[in-house]
This record gives sequence, structure tokens and C-alpha cells, in this order.
Amino acid sequence: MAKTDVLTLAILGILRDRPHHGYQIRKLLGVELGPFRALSYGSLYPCLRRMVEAGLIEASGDEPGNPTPASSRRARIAYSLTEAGRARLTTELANAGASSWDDDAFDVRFSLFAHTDAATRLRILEGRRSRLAERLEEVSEGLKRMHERHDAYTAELQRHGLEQVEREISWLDRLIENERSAPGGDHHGSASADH
Amino acid sequence: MAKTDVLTLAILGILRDRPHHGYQIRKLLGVELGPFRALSYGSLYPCLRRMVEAGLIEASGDEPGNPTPASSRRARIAYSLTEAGRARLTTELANAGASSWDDDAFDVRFSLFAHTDAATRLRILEGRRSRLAERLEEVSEGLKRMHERHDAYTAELQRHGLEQVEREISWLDRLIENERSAPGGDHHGSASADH
DNA sequence: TCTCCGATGTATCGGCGCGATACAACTGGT
DNA sequence: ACCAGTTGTATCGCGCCGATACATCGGAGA
Repeated sequence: MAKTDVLTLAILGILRDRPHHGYQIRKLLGVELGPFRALSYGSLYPCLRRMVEAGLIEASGDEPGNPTPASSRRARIAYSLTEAGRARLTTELANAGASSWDDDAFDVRFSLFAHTDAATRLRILEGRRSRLAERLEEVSEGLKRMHERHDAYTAELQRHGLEQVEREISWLDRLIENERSAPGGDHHGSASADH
Repeated sequence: MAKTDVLTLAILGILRDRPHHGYQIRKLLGVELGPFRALSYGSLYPCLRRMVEAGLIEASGDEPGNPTPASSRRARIAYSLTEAGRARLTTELANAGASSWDDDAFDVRFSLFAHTDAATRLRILEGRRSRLAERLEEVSEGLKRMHERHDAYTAELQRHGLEQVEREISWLDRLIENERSAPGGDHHGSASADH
């Protein structure tokens, strides 16, 4: 019951400042997380429905429930956070534990960093880093062990994966460094300011 | 009907040399593609069943269909390629078109490069490269356009994604270069030799 | 020797996310 | 006046995942 999935969290984050239509939510998510990582309508609308049922968001606008037959206007539904939704977002932002460092979860949480406190940011950053370090261990161990058993292409793929992980780790190190040297939160630009 | 999905292709590739149990298939896939990207049993067994139904693979071993009550041995099922399966693998390896450059598909195909001809390798490599180039375009365009509208963390996420894509493009460039300068296939080590 | 633990091994269930697809209305260009 | 593109809501089937259950076997330690 308490498990807030990533998609829900992302939507809560987008709806934080002002209401949006489903269509807009999808667009914004696509921009925020890069053009890849875009969610499809096949997940969006079911998720919105679930959130409405859970009382996290509210639908407003000319819903089909009110036919207004004269104007014949189509349904254009704007979703906005309820108090419960805003509360959920707050608690979820403060709670860094429980697999905030999975691949999908991490960038969603990262994109919400501006609304979090420095301690949580650091916790997530370091959690992600240690997870990546584990992977690094596994991959490089596997690389050693397979020396003769696999072809050059497979090895090349592994080496590339290894490099990607190393890159991301040093990226994280840079961010952690910045976060530590600016405990107030605002490390460059207007990160924790409202806008 | 003709659509061979990625998972099926990966399994065909693993079963190419010798039969394996489901458990082993999962392990091998995890090693080949890195410890992440591992498929779960919840996808493996259904996929194996589908492949058996499609006649691509064959199950052998003491199946539960033959109870052998005296020995009471549990089911340990070894899967092996049928002729149809081997044929499918061959045609699928030669066929580079139709989205061989999606994120998941690419590394599976790449891990099978040792069993392909140089022309196909080049086609896939270049297809992947141009797809990545498109993304690069989108992301950097988005980065420019959002200058004031987003916080520093979101921008940082974008920049990181951009760098990852750039990295992968130059990796691909290196591979393409190698592939071109060694048209026989064997660019370093024993890539296209049997083992 | 007995026992328990971890690796090997097969299998299913509920639920979620994706791609494809359909439909509707507004907007702007020619 | 028309057609194309964008905004917008919605569903269906199916693949895949995480969790879970259960069975067997080898070996390490009491």
C-alpha cells in the first residue's frame, strides 16, 4: 500500500507547480529525462487513474460525466495535486531509502533534487555510487574470468559497459563533491530556489 | 508471425553451440550482457515455452511427462536448437534491418557479431550510430531551448545524458573504423573465428 | 554421521509498462 | 476550402519483471 512507484513519483513531481493535461505530462517527462525514457500513453492513463483512485490527484475540466450536449466539447482533463498528493510527494522526497538507486528510479529522483534537502541528495548520490561500484566489481571480475572463453566482440561489449559505469561514477563523485562544498543546497545556479 | 523478439534471438544465440538448461541460459545471458540486463525467470520460461511451440527449440531430458516413479528424479530439461531454430538464427543474423538498434536489441545483436559477416556488422554499427546521432540532436536542442525554464539539477542530468551519448558514438566510430580496415572480419583477436 | 546451507533447477502469479491503434477537435497554411 | 499537423483522451494485447514456491544435490561443519 505504501509503495509509491517511480512513475507515480514522476507525475507528482511534474504536477507540483501547476496542473497539467495528460498529454502535457508525457511531453514534460520526455523533456526532463531526455527524449528516450519517455513513457507511453499505455502506462500514463492507467497510472493517472490509479492516482485518482488513491486520492493523490484530482481531475478537473469538462469531463464526460457532465455531457454539456449543447457545446459538445470533448473531454480535456486537467490533473492537479490534492493535499494528500502533495503530502505524499514531500514524504517521498525526504525518504531516500528503498531502492532509489535503480536505473529508472535514479534519474527521476535526481530530476527532483531541486525540491529536496542537501542531506537527502547526498544520501541518494552516495547510494547510487555504491551500487555502481558493486557492478563495476562484478563486471571486471567477469572480464578477468572469461579471458579465453569468449570472442573479442563480447569482450569489447563488456569493456564498453565497464567504461560507462566508470564514467558515471566519476560524474557522481563530482556531484558529491559539489554537494559537500555547498551544504546550503545551492551549488550552482538556482537549484533549490523556487524558480 | 515473422517477428523474432530480442529475447528469442538471445536464447537462440546461447543455444547455438550446445544445449543448456533454463537456469544456465539465464546465467550465461547475465554474463554476456553484463550483470545488469539479466532476464528474470518470469520471462525466461514463458519464452522457452513459446519457442518450443514455434518449433525453434527442443526439450530433452527426464521430463515430467515420463514419471519414472522408481527413481523419482525431478525434471531437468535441456533445450537444444532444432533445424528450424538454427535456420531462424542464421536468417536473423543476416537480417540487420527493422530496429536492430533499439537499446536492448543492440547489445544482444552485438554479442552475436562473431557469427555474422562483416557487411551486416557494419550495417548494424552504422544504423546504431545514426540513431544515436538523432538523439544527440534532440537533447542538445532541448538543452538550448530550456535555458531559463529549468533548475540546475535537471540541466545537469541532461548534460550527463548528452555526454553518455557522445561517448557511445565515438565508441561506435572506433569499431566502424576497425571493421572497415579489416574487411575479412577478424579485427582483433579471434572475432569471427569459431573459437 | 547428521544436518543445514547454498547452488542448481523448474515453474507460476499479479501487475505494470510498452507499442500500436483509434478517435476527436483545434490550428494554420495554401 | 481543404488537408496536414498538433493537441488530446483512451484501450487492448502481450511481454517482461519481481516475488515466490518448491525440489534436489553437494559439501562444510557440528
